[in-house]
Amino acid sequence: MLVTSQPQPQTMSTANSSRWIAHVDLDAFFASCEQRDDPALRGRPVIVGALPGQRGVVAAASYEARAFGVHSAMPIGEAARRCPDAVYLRPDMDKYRQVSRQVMAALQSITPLVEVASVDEAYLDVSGLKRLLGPPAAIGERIKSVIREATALTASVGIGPNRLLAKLGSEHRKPDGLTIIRPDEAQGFLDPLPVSALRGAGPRAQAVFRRLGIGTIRALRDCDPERLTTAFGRRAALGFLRQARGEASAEVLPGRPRKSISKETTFQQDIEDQAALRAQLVALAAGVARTARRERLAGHRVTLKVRYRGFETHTRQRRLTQATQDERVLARVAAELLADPRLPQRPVRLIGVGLSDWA
DNA sequence: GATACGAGACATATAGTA
DNA sequence: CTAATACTATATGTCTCG
Ligand SMILES: [Mg+2]
Ligand SMILES: [Mg+2]
Repeated sequence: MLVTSQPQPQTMSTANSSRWIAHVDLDAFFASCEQRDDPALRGRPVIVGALPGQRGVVAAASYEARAFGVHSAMPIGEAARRCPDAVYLRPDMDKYRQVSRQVMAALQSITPLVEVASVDEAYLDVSGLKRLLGPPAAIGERIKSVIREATALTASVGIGPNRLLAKLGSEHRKPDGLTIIRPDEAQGFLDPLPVSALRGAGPRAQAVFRRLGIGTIRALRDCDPERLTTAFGRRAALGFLRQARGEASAEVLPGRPRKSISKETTFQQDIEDQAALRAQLVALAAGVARTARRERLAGHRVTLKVRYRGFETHTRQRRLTQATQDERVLARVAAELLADPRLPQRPVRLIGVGLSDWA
């Protein structure tokens, strides 16, 4: 069964008429942070992620590394084959979070209507800035310049009548790009794009589109809704068709609270020993609890995740009457979940602990 | 007594970000 | 054929309860 998430209907022609939404995305974020802080890395391929010989993937590749075909989520072994002379670095998440806060603070100086979408991405409702800053292009340049002044990093910016078009705009020209999509240009911009550009069109959905012979957004628009519904289900099908017409939410929601905290680790070699696994759970539980306490969150739901040799993955969760942020409780509950006799008794590749359902 | 149905819990699938 | 992260979010199928 194919499951995809779809944005809720929020047509530009109805509730949110004539808005301007900006999407901001830092270029090769982790790799750019490292090149900024070490001049010796500038102009060289930089790959942030696992180190060659380890288990893991590329988190971020500099544009010099991308020239070798290296990209995010590529197994590190393949990256090492394609680009043996790159500089390989482990991620420094504390650094990236700090830079991220500087970026978001800079954006706040332009408008309070900033929605943080990831560590290096944000949506801004810039509808009201016309009088202050001028046309969308001037607003986009302003966004890029405050980020550059605050962090010495480049960003790509898309501005359009809703979130979808803003996001596709920021993807369109990068690095250091700026793309404005006016409402009357939207359909012409969308039509030649591959359906893989749409939100919710991941590997599984793309395979279905391929089977249906639908390659471009134009072809999707011309497709019989019945046929699409059969393939994707009603909700996903209508969602794709809406996007194909350029319809999407134009809402920007500042300060969205997080819904879960989790920590997981993949072992360099699979672990069979149950005591060793419980020791890992203790460390992961401590990490989750630390984040929970820092953010003053206590959760009712504990989730255990286990991935076995061969990549088979299982989760187990339990709801606690009393919400917790205590690593001892987390570790104990996770260990009890791991003891579920219905779980495979096989070498474990990955184990993780999560906390959600805030008090 | 059997059945329908909504709510909630749980397990899994899929996606998107670096 | 081998390799395949960490983290977060959402959709949906299945089960149980009342
Ligand atoms: Mg980015
Ligand atoms: Mg991004």
